[in-house]
Amino acid sequence: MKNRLEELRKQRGIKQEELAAALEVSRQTIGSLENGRYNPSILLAFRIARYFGVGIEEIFIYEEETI
Amino acid sequence: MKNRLEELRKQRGIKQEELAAALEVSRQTIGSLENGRYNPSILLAFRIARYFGVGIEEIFIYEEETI
DNA sequence: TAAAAATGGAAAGGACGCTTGACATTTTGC
DNA sequence: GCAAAATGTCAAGCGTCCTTTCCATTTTTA
Repeated sequence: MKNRLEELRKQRGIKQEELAAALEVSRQTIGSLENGRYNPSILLAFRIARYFGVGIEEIFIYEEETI
Repeated sequence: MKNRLEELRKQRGIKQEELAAALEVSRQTIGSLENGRYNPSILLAFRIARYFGVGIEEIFIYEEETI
């Protein structure tokens, strides 16, 4: 699954560490999501979407991937 | 997190087992989600939303829960 | 009302999400 | 060009997601 996390974060002009603090997760979690090392839990996905004020589908792009 | 899985499934008039087969997960996974034993992964949430033809936010209701 | 179908749920195991801690690499600004 | 800041990434540990197997309970139907 792709995501637009880095793009949205840079639009806001904030650092990974600041986003991590706002979301109450670790900096490594943000970096791992931006670089596609793993997908977020649905709870974290909701918090990210709410933080940026958009829907989950606008950030996380699901494309028929292999389960 | 609450969800409307049981409601949507019964609207379609299908059994847990049939929904499970359509989504390629186990019947126990459907039951566990309907009864709130755990939340789906974001990949499964996407597949469920796509199956029912609605957005994730229309099925899974996030309400500022304790992380 | 008895049999069959559907659902509930527990337990153990494997994979994934997120943590902390540490260090390497890249980018920024003087 | 150097120091500081920002980002990349690994590893170990813990909890969650999902599986299979199994049995109990509820609902449906004949």
